[in-house]
Amino acid sequence: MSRFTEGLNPEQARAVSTLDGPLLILAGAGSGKTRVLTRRVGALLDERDLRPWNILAVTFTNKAAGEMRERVERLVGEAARQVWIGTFHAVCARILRQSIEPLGWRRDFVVYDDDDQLRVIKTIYQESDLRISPKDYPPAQLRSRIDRAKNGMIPPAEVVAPRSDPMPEVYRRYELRLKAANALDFNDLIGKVVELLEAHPTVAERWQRQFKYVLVDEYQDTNIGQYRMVKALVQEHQNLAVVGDDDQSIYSFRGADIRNILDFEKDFPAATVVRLERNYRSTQNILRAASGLVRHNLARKEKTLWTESEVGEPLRLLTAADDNHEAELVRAEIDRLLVTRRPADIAIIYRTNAQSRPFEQAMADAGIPYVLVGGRKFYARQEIRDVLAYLRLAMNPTDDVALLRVVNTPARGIGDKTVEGLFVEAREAGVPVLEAIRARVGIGGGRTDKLAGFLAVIDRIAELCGTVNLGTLVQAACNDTGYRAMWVAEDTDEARGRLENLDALVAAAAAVVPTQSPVEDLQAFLDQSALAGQADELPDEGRGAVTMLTAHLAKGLEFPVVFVVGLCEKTFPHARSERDSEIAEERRLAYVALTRARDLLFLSYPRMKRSPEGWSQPALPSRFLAEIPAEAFGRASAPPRRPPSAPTPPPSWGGSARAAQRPWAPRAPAPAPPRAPRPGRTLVPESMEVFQAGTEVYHPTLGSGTISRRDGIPSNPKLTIHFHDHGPRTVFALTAGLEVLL
DNA sequence: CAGGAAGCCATTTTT
DNA sequence: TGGCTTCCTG
Repeated sequence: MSRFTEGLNPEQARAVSTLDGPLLILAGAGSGKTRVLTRRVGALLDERDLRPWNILAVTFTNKAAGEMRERVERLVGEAARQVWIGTFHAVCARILRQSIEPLGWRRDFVVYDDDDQLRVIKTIYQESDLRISPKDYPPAQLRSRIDRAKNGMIPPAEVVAPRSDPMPEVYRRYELRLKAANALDFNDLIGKVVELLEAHPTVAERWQRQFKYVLVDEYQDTNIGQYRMVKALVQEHQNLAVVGDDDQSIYSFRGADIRNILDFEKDFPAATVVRLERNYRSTQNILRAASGLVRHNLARKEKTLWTESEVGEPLRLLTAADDNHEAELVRAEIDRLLVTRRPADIAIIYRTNAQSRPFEQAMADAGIPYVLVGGRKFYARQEIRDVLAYLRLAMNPTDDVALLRVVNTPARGIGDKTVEGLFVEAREAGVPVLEAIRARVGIGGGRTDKLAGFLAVIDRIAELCGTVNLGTLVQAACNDTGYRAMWVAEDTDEARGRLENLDALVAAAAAVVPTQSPVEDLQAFLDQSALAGQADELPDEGRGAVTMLTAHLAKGLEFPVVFVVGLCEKTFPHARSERDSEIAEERRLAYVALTRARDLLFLSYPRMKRSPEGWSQPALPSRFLAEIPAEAFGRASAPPRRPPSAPTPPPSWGGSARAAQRPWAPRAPAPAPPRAPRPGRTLVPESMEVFQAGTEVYHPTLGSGTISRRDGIPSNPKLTIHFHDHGPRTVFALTAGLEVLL
């Protein structure tokens, strides 16, 4: 056993070496749980008579899965590749690809993501006997209600809703549509596996026999379906190890049920419980702050994180006039830090994606390289999804959603009216829309030439599906469909960006190592694109940039220096979290954010919040600030108590005048950098073509320089610029406020 | 039928 | 902020 427990503390060693039976590992933040998990997999392979595929290790993000696989591989070599390591969704997709047939789906099912779901719902709205107005029932809202129901494994018939509420009916039809299209949404991936395991004994037995040992990471984030799946899988052998931290449960909006972890010992009375309470990540001050904060939650497993690391620097609190000023303060601190630290050591963490703007702006203005994690995912981009839709339709002629997407993209003269008619025909005949098109073309006459043209395109791609390799196939889906030509013809910078994305997609496809079956390659490629998440785009370390992300995306990561920004009421905790249970979750989220920090932790909040049109209103400091023990800030009294009375700055409040009167108030916001272009220079631009190497540029603070390199995703391009006085810097083009000499 | 222009609206977190 | 729908024109 020694090889796997070497260098571990006693609790960690116990978690690694308790191989059989149920095991609950309560792993506090920074307690080395990934290490424990990987060692455990290694130990299992070594100590038990197992094949690699007898082990199932489930994570929540592909990134985490990839990391675990890598580390296991380093530990045990080759065998690691055959261990089942993946996200719940990826693992379920894999299981269903082999076993879904008893449920009436074909094994070549497609995965619908939320955008596909929305399209299904919108077509249902239009059905003549319903005619639901999107105004009365926003499709997105209905989608999330359906999701919530499915998360809780509630079928349409059991949804409780007022008589006038169309949700149950839309939900019912939605399920039928997916079935007809041989499609599964994210929740189905889990739900169908549960159905198989619970209602189809022979299938269940097959998988129970395969997965002799099961590990689940982030167990506090499992929902009902995932819980039932795990339970069904291990019911015989009970070799289940779960790792989690109830204090880091932050996904209840996605159906995560914290009771899964709180009740583990009831579910598995024989469970061994190991607590990993020693923190290897943060300084005492950071830990004290985070623990003090989360202690305000009532229903939690009491635990005491401790560390042998030094006391460390006190937390720093930055009080800003408004969000721009806040970004300015953060920027100033970062500038100071960069003397001794690399940009990659620093993270800015906020509650919502929308908060990133001012910080992006500030970083860009100062020429500090940054990466923004999240935002629009690569695979969620329109052009990517369009091309994938061609492939989906070619492979699966029943995929009406894919058809809807591409039937008139590029424009083929098949308009809304025609398409609507086709959907009606298809529904009446009970066939897929592609079939309806085929029928109409067969009859001929009228204006069926356009439809015939579309059919020919699809048939051509379908023909290629089984024969050529993936790269060629994706290339064909771009070119032979006229899709690429559409963007070429547009001849705008945006279009050029999209073309680059298409190239990137083709390159990604070409990089796939082919198996014997081209169809399976395609399937895997499509699955992967549907299941790829935002967290998977996290920059690998060493990218040399400040990382900006939401607290949710930050989970599982650590940085030497962390700024948690926007700590004011209605933002963090978020305005939509009002009930106690919701506040508790926000608090856990704040806890997650704080515990990402290793050495230095900055907290900041603006005293004014702006609404979309720039209307400012006073903001109160987050209650969480007051809940952090004062000593963590290196002083006896707590930071901003809950406001004695709401701060009521006069309407003319501009920041600087007021600030001078109150010693604790923010310094005046730095004067805005000059935004007006100087004579002879043009402020950039959305225009891409000026970003060519060699272009002379001017930057407000760094002076002039020459573009030496350009990369990054086209919608958010990065420029490496050699500034004459400051050397090379990476700048983000769209927000840089660069002045380019033309 | 397609594409552009103008108005409208809401806006958490994500596999 | 932009992402969407709606309206209008060719």
